[in-house]
Amino acid sequence: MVYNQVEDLALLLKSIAHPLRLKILCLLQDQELSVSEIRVSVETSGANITQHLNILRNQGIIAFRKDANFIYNRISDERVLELMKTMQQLFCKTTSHSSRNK
Amino acid sequence: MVYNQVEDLALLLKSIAHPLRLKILCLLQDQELSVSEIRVSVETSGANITQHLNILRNQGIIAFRKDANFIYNRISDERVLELMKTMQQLFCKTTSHSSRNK
DNA sequence: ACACTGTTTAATTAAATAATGTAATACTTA
DNA sequence: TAAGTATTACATTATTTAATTAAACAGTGT
Repeated sequence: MVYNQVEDLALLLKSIAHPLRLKILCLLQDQELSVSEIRVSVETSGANITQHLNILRNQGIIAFRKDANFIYNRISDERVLELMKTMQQLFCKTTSHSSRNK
Repeated sequence: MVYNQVEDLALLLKSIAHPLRLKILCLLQDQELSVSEIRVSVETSGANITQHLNILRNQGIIAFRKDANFIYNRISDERVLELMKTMQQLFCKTTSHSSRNK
């Protein structure tokens, strides 16, 4: 899949442009996490997490694997990983290196 | 202004995550354009253009200068310019270099 | 089978966003 | 000042998005 059209890129950005989903992507940048681990980190209900995860899944941004009754999520689109990195460099340059503030 | 919080970055992304506004930013990447020039390029009403330009202005993404009865707009946030460049590299790598398709 | 945890689905509601039309303002030139 | 162009403000409607709740489903261990 190639996002060569403006419309597609806008859709991708829209799916990222929500505080909760952005936090999820931050968390998943360097690790795989279960739904409940994510839920604890972003502090919301399970139903709400699923809703947002589905938005990211439907955009093809994250993928998951099942293990027992856990579902582990990861970022599956390398370009989004690159984009996250760039955005952190551009917009999160603080005094130290606080990239994990909830 | 520093976007070091996830919420602020989400707001910034949200203001970019619309086909029409993304087109506007593409057009303004390497040039300054009047409102009417933008309106012609993205093909919508003047009222609609103003609405979207205001969203970008309120986010501090674009600035403008008046000259006669024209208002010339430009991208005023260097980081957004960098972000646009990165996004084009990541998501707009097509056969040739079609970055101006409406 | 039962209880338990983790995850999803569906339905409802509230809130935010976008497009449109119309009127108003500002500036330019004659 | 009048006419014309450029831009903005306001109001309305339709659409989309987000949070919440309750219920359902799936896997695990006893």
